Amino acid sequence: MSLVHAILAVLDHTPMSGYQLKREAFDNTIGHIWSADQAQIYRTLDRLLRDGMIDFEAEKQEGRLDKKTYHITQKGKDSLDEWMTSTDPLDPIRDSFLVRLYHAFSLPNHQVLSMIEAEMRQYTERLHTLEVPPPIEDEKVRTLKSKKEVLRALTLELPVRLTRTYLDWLAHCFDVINQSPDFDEPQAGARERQVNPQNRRA
Amino acid sequence: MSLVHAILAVLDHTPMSGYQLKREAFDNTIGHIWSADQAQIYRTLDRLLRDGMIDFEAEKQEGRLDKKTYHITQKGKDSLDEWMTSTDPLDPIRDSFLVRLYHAFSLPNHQVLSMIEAEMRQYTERLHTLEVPPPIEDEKVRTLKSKKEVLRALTLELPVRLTRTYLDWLAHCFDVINQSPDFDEPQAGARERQVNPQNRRA
DNA sequence: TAGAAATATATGTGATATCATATACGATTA
DNA sequence: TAATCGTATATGATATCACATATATTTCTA
Repeated sequence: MSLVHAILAVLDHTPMSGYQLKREAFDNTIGHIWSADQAQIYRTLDRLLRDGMIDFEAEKQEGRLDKKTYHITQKGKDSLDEWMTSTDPLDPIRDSFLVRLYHAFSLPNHQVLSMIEAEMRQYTERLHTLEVPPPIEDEKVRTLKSKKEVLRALTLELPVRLTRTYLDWLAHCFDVINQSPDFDEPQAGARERQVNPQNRRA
Repeated sequence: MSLVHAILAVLDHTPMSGYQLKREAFDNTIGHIWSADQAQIYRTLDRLLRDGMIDFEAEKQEGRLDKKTYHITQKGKDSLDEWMTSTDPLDPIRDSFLVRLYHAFSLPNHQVLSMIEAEMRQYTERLHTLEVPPPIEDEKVRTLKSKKEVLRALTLELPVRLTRTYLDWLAHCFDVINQSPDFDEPQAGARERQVNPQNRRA
């Protein structure tokens, strides 16, 4: 499970609380790589604590609730190091939009096009949140201060590249379907489908 | 859950058994889009059956075990149609290799390079299994027989494009890291790390 | 002819992920 | 001043996924 290691990696760099992990790490950089919700983060912190991978100091703030600042232990560092040099099998492909498009022959043409447009909007939005790190050019490498900065820039560049590829492909799909004038004629395998007068549901 | 709809989509096209779903659908085309293991398929079939989305005829083969050929019901078609015209939020990004690379400043340069090479091998292998569908060019659109064929070719093209983007990016990472001669010098934030004489484990 | 592979379905268990909701309290704002 | 927002942690319930294993029979192969 990579959430364990994602959290260890963040804490190895900067000790912080569960709330900070959510707000500062998983809503930004690390979240562009491995997304996790709040409940998952707190439960994983509990587990890491039980396993001795992390420890914490509760900061008593007068009036306010305690803030637990977690830090990685030596055991946690060892475990992280071991994971770093291992190799995982590739993460499986699961894309619900593709499942839809795969079956979209059952829809009239204009509906397929608007499906694609909706997906383009979502991916365009995602592209904005990925806040485009500047591409690393040959001469820039020497100007970057540390290995860490170079690796993080490289890492955060992939989600951007993948999102662009997705958007290019969506545009390609749109064009192909759009320039097919006969697509709204009945096709073998497509169900007869009238425009529902009343939208019945189960 | 898209597995439900992936199965309904396949059965809407061709009635088949759980075993066939695994071998003919999820080990090939649909599996390039939404991967699922055998246990998941059978349990989802049970659920779809309970919910009245599918039905089956058991083929009594003398001697042999019964083969249950599942087919979609009207209720299943309605549910599938409803899902087809809905919009899901984007699937979350979770990439364990990126988590590793994000933290790879703690590793010596040559290890980062071999991590990248290992990942390249895995993605190159995946690219082969995706068995490259021919790209759809403008003139080809008219020669393809049906809307279904066009949409399936488009659908199966995306995983290929994404894999190529991944491979390009891996090559880029390799180059950037490789041409940085000072990368093996100690960096702020990286742990001191000697070449272990004995590989101790927890 | 013994054993392995292919066909075919099924369950047990644990790990993970998701979604909703609860608690607590200070600070801001309408 | 009531409501909402931001900080902070936590759990209950459910959904989903992953991995191992069990059963039964035929066909292929060494």
